Amino acid sequence: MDAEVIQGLGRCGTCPVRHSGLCNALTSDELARFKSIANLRAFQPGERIFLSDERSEFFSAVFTGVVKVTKILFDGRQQMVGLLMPPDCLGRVYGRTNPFFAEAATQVELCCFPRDRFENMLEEFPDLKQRLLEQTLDELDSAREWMVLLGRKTAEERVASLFLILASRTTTTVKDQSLGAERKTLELHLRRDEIADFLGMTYETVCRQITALQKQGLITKLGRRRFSVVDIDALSQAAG
Amino acid sequence: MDAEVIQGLGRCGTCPVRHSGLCNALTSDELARFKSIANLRAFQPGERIFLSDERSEFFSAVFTGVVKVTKILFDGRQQMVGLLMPPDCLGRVYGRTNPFFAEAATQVELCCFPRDRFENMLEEFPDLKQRLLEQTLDELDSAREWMVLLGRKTAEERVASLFLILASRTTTTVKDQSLGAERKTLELHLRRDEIADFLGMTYETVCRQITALQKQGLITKLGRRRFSVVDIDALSQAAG
DNA sequence: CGATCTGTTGACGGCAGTCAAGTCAAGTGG
DNA sequence: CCACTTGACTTGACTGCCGTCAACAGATCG
Repeated sequence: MDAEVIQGLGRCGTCPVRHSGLCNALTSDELARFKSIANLRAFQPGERIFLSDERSEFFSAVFTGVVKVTKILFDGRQQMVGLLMPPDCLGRVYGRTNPFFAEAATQVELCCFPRDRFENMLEEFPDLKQRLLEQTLDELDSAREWMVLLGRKTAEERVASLFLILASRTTTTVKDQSLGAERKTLELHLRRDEIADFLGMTYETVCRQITALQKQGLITKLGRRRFSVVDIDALSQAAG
Repeated sequence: MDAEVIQGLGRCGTCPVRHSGLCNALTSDELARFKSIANLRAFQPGERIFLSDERSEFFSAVFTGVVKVTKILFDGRQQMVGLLMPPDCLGRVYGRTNPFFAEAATQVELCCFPRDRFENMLEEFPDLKQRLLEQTLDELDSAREWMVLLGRKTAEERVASLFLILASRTTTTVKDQSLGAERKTLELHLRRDEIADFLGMTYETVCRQITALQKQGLITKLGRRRFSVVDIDALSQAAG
């Protein structure tokens, strides 16, 4: 057996894509073949992954880190349309290009597949295509939820919604020494202006609303981008 | 041959779903089988198609008319997340339910397939599943474009964008008698408050911005919901 | 012809955007 | 080790866009 493949399978062992993402649709034999066409690429924070309207040669899955997908209007206004974390997928199959721009928000590792070979695999493994369809449907649902936020929610509700979403995706529960109670801590990963792009507002307003949520005692600040959720029910209420 | 099927195939002959939608992926033999599990259902304007979080027994394609998909917040605020016209599809495969509400905006005819039998067909005809995947990807892209509109565009840009989208989807070009030039006429289908739900604003603001676009000479009003686009480049500019 | 639904326009106020100053933390170089 | 710079974040003052409330105008229909 080839050393590279062994190493590849080794990394798959701890990969979130393997266990809850696309690769979960594959048997270990299939995975071995799948892995043979993949390679891992690393990106620094702020580094471009693909440009708007660029025909990307790769389809990829997020292995580690956070990826922003945004659209920039002619005058510089910017709106984030996707925030990808492991085990989400990035890239468009079947040859269309999109007017969106992908960028590493943190240090990122992507598991990349050449586009045409990935598409062949899709034909060969129906379960894989099935899985991709299901993930796309889920993404469409979240995009629609996000449309509700952008179209109808107030600034405070938007920020509360963000904390709620991140709390459900990325928290680690830790003992609170003073109370002996467990609290969910979460990491924003993004700067204030990136959050603003995500929520469709300005970074000053993001600041003010984070402060407001603290004053109401729903969250507490542990670091610039680190918070703990004090009252998740009240937060959910505040999110609408 | 069964009379119902004959009639069914007859109607497929003029169906947009057949020619540019899902059914385009099928051969005529396959279509005959597909058609045998379908039935046409009619809805009046304002009639509910499915409720939020309801597990719908049908997957369907829009044959005629316009369908709104909306989410309603606890306090009555409402946001449209999809506006479906022939040959778009409606409904969620693979058993998830969604917190969205579908309603006929005009008189609507839906070509309905029992959900489980439709899912079986998807397995049987890979081209059909392929087609569904591609349509879903396109829908995700439009949802993202919509997020940009909701998050970052001004009231005037939103209304201009709406006219632009409808101009590209549903116009009929007619001779302008006075100028001898051709103009695109379009039909809004929706009431002002429905447009407002679509654009994430109030219906009063929609009115004002429509008036503003008329005063700028970009569009002219032919009827309550009927307009013609005078200057499509300027409109495109105004849309951002 | 009145009732009702839909669309238009005006006056006013508030939420969030803009502009600006200031704080804080983490480098960097002397 | 300290002055200085830089980038990220916070807070304040003011403004303006758009939402709210309200009156009115047209259209449609029994």
